[in-house]
Amino acid sequence: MGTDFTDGIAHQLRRASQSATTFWQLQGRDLTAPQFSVLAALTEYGAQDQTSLGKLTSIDKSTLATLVDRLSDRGLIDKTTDPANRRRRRIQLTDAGRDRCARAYAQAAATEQWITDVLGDTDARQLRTLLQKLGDAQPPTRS
Amino acid sequence: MGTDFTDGIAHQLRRASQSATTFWQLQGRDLTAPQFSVLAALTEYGAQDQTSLGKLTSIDKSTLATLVDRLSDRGLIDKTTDPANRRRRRIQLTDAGRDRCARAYAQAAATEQWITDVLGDTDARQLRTLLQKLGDAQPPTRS
DNA sequence: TATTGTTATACTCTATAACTATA
DNA sequence: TATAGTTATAGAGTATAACAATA
Repeated sequence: MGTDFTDGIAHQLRRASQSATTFWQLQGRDLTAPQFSVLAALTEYGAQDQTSLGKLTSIDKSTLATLVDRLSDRGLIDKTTDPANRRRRRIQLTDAGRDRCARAYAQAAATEQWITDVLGDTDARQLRTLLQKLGDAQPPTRS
Repeated sequence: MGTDFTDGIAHQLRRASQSATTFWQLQGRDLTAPQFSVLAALTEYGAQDQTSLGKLTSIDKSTLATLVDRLSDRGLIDKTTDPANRRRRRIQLTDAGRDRCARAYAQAAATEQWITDVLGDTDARQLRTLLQKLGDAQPPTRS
């Protein structure tokens, strides 16, 4: 008789993540959470090749390829071949992408605020620290 | 110059959740993470109507309807009408569902162990507490 | 041979809106 | 009127495997 799994970290992580995503979507559906994660990573870390971008966002290479295609079709990012290593694609924001991303930061801030309201400042800071530690650990065979 | 969003809770939550899900899938793809969450909730809390099940797992009603249909088609759960309130469906595990879920607990335990290995016992316990607090907060207009 | 990325394929999750049936 | 659940619809995320191009 237990709550072995439903009280566990994995389940609560999925659940909390789903709630945060739902909150995000309630404010606007122009960008999905993964799409904004990609744009924000480009904003905050500059242009990246897809492998690096995948690590920053925890999105696998084939998922990222289709996601990046969609953003490219919408004119929010550019893909150019890296001359130094022609296997690499340099992904960077267009002006339109930069604008769109800047506006979405308000949406992101509201989501962050909701979480902080729920937890309080101290616990929110603590949670952020722990998640960063966990987020940096790539699962065994992820490329 | 910042890492306003990529250092934030929402992004790290999505990222960590994705990593945990990837780890889960590496060990077997017979059940998805949301599917196991539903089966585990039924195991640990007993038969539920769909509204309650949705709250336990943070899955909205239409998503849950299709998910439950899939599990039902596979013979893992039963749906019966609650005689006391014929609007309600009582969702319960079949014997096959109980068996399948029991076997999947090993997969869940391995995932939990991976997280604990990454964080250490103290931080893992702390994270679990914080996530439960956040997971219990339903976003504004979720039914 | 190893790396980077794409494509084909398949399936699930996700959610809104409109709906049925109950209460 | 309100609640419980379904269905139609649409779209995105997810990942495996096979592949091309490059190193």
